[in-house]
Order: sequence, then C-alpha cells, then structure tokens
Amino acid sequence: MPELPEVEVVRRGMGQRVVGASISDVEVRHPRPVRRHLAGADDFRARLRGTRISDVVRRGKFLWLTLDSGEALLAHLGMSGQLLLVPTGSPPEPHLRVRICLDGGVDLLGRQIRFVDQRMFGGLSVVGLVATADGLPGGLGSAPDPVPPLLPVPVAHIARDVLDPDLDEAALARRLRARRTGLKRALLDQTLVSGLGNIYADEALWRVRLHYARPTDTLTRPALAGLLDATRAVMGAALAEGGTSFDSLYVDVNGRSGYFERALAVYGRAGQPCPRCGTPIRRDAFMNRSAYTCPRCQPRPRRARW
DNA sequence: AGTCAAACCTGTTTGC
DNA sequence: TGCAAACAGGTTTGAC
Repeated sequence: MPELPEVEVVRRGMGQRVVGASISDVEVRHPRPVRRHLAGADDFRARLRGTRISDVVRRGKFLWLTLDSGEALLAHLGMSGQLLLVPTGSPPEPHLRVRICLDGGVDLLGRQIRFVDQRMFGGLSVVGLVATADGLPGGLGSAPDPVPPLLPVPVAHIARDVLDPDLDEAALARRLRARRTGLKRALLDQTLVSGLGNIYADEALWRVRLHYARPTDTLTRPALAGLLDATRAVMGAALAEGGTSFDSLYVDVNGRSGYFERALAVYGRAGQPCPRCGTPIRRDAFMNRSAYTCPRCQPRPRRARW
C-alpha cells in the first residue's frame, strides 16, 4: 500500500521522537513479519534489546532505525503495514504483530512502537549496514559520493528515490532508455528508481500525458526529465496532505489518515471525468493489478509494450 | 543479463 | 441473500 510519501510521513512522525531512545524489550506476536530475519524471532529480540536508536532513515519505501550496535532495524510496510507510536497500556490492535518497548526518547511519554499488519506482506528484520557508492553495484553511475551512504544489506540493491537530491538523473535516463519494456513497468522497478508505486506512477504519467505502455526506448531526454519532475510534484503534494489513505490501512504513527485521495486525478477513478478534459477515466488490467489513464490525454502508443 | 509471472497473506467488494 | 471470484497501496523468487 504505502508508497514513498506515506513512508516518509511515518519516518517524520517517528524520527523526532524515538532518536535517543533505548529498546528495553521486544515482543514478536506473529512469526511471519520477522520471516526475513533468518536467525528467528528470538535472535531478532536479542539483537534489539538494550540498543539505542540513533537515526530514522528512508530510501524509497524502505525505512530503518540505525542502532548504536552498528546494525539497523529494517522495516517495510508491504501492502498493509503500519508503524505506530502508542501508549504502552492501550489495548492491542487486531493485527498487532510486533511490539517494541522504549526507554527515553523525546516526548514519548510511555509510548511503544507497534508494527501492525493485516496482510503481512511487510516485515521487520535486524540487519547489518554496508557502504556502497550509490546503493547499486556498478549501477547508477559511479559518481563519487562525498559520504557513501550506509545501507541495510536488503536495501543495497534499491536505487535512490525520486526525492533524493543525489539521484543521478542522466544515469537514470540512460538505464531507462536501455530497457526493452513499457514505461510504467520501468517506473515500478525499484532498482531503477525507487519510491513509486501503482498510485503515484499513474498520477505522474497522467500529469505529463504519457501512456503506461509507452516503450521506454522511444522516450526523449526532455520527456523523461518532465516525467521525473511530475513524480516529484505529485509526491510533494501528497506529502503535504499526509499521504494517500483509501481506508484505515494507511495511517501515520498516531493512527491518522492522509488526505491526498481527494486530489488524485486518475487512480481509482475509473469512469469518472478526467480533471483536465472530462473524458471518462479508463482502467486496464496491468501486471495483476490496474492501470488508470485518460484515454484522450494519454492515448495508447501504436507500439505498446508492457 | 534482462524480462516477466507467480507467490506470499487477509479482508473487503463485486458479480452472478 | 449467499457464495465465489476478483481485487487491494509491494517485493522477492525463480523460470525463461
């Protein structure tokens, strides 16, 4: 569910308050959300207990807490995951999976971190950090980074996201045009550029009037630059509204929904008028999910790929 | 090496 | 009304 803006809302909500706090205890209530922690739930708990949280970092849709142990608590929300800061005594949420008890922190007032996840596509793990030039071995340019980012091992292959000031646009354009696939498929590939999911890919494509099945190798550099700008604009706007919530499955750390849904131009609006030209929005089956377009603003290319 | 479909889950909505 | 199928914001795995 959550794409970059939703995860960033969580990072901001978490960041100010948990940095400096220590993890006093951990309760794993369901094994699935820690399945990526291969050493098991007991090891997961042991590695967290007694560590201090030094930072809250995000790349694309991945979020992690850096720990003074040198490792990181890595989180991915999947389709329905939530990270909440709730008072220790409040009753367990129906899909509460992991509880992380804290000492200290700023204004925490006895709150604990709760990982709540209905569908359990998301998860938590404690992992090591690795230095990479750009998070991509031999990938997105070898432009030297003044400070090579330390990334959790499972994030090392994820590209910089569209809001990252160090995103190498020229290298991204080269890689994108070298692909033999459709544009939206490429936008959703997190190893190319990260942060975009089904909602914001459709919204950005609509803004620049490009069809999702446009072959990536037919795009001009200016068109790609415009598309990238559109992704930033739509994500920036979503961030300002607290993200997109279709239901109670996406919420901030305080359990509150975002309000960007009402600003969506095409996503989830099949049959409703295009805000630009009034033509009914169309929904197509795409990669086991959906793609929404305005058939007039975004005509299907003659040579379509996906 | 690059591309793509299936699998991983539970809950709600849609259609017969 | 009741039931089954379709669908939901994502990533990984493995087949080709």
